[in-house]
Amino acid sequence: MSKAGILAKPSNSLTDQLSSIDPKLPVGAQVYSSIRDSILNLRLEPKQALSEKELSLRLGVSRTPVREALIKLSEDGLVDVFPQRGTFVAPVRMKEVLEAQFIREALEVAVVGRVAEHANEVLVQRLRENLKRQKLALDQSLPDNFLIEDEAFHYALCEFADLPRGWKVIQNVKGQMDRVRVLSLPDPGHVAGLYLQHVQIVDAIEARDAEVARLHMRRHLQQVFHTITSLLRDKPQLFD
Amino acid sequence: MSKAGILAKPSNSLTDQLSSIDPKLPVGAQVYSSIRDSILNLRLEPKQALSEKELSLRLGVSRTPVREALIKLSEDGLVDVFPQRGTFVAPVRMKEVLEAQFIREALEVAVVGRVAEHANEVLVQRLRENLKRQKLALDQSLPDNFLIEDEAFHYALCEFADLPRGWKVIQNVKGQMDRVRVLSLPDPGHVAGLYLQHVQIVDAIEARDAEVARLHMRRHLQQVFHTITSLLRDKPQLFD
DNA sequence: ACAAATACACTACCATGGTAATATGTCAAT
DNA sequence: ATTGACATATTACCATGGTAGTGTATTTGT
Repeated sequence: MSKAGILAKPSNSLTDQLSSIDPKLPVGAQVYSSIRDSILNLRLEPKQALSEKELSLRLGVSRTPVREALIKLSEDGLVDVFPQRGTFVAPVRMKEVLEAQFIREALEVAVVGRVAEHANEVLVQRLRENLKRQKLALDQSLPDNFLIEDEAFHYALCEFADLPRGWKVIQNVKGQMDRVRVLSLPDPGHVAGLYLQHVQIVDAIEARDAEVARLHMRRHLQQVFHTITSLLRDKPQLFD
Repeated sequence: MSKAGILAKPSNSLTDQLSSIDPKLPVGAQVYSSIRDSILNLRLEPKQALSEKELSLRLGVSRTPVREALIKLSEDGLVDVFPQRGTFVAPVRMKEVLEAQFIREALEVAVVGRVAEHANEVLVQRLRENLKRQKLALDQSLPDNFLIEDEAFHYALCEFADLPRGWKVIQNVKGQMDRVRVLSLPDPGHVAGLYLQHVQIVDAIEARDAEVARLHMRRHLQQVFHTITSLLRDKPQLFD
């Protein structure tokens, strides 16, 4: 590990890296979201141990919902669980990122095609407003906000296409790519490029040109190829 | 119900509708597979109650792995869980079947395109042998065997394309369509049609013609549209 | 007789205890 | 100094107990 800094924070502890739990709401789902969020934001680093007992203590819940959350995360490919040995944050695996990209591209290209074929005024209006918020986040250099609006953009397409399960699948595989994406956010040029691609997609939707919409969506989603190559160069320790 | 014979067995009981569990192997996964299989084969009928306690008694395991299995099945959309009220086998929902079809088509059309682009001799050989077994099952009127080989056919494509997660996604959404498919198996003409479409796909793969392969895969997967319309006419009670 | 209120049974959900398997640290033998 | 066996601690896994929320049946008031 190259991070052996002089004042390295005690990152083996999970304190303050997980949001707290409201016992009034369903606990299992909250635990899942909390851990997932921390993994995707890299607050929990790859290879870090995640024991049922430790997590249940930190979150103030029992081990059962923690266990259920870890099972779900292992199905997402975000943690590796070795029975009777331990559970660990999964490293970013190049192969799985590329596979996630393939799946997402196949699915979301089809989605945007359907959207373009059935587009109407209210959808286009909604997307334009979303684009405005993206531009705002871009101009204000608030990359986290941009990520939120980006998510909303892609969700809006699935919602209009009436494909809630499609969105679930996209979200699932997207988890494999999000850790890569957060590291590309500091680059304003890259983010600006994403924004312009969104605009192109909306233009094609408004023109009801499914073929062009698919083309731009494909190129948009293939941006991750550039991101991952530069990331593999700059932060190889995240990979296994 | 057409099977309301004079000596109708007490089908509200779960006995003999679930395979038994080997305590040596991981229990949770076995419970999941057992229940899922029974649902997809319609041995467990839509709307039937599936209580943790009852299932744990029948299967001879504790409630914990049963609960975990039911959670997974609810994510698959195969059971509906109402907190503090009960868990029930989900009815076949037209909307979800159509959505599953859309997702599967988008994904598997992309898969077969990649496969055709990189096809080699050993793959084609393997697919041809699979087709032989399909033909055999067809000639012997063993529709269950045909289903197994059909599954193997589609899996082989994902495996060659090196997309294990893609296969997992396909399998997941496929669960929504399988209950529709098993009811179409008694029709030998329909099954023969599926076989011929498989042959066309393999021919296109052998010719390394991705475009034609995609076309035939698309038409193949759209067969479910015909199945579902006739099913909605013949067995409306399966739907909600 | 009928409607509202109450008691009861049942559910999924969460908490906790017990167990076999694995990893690690200690110590003895060579 | 190195290797082997053994003791100990830790892990995920499964079993079971407790609880709040939800339908249903019964009872009660009119």
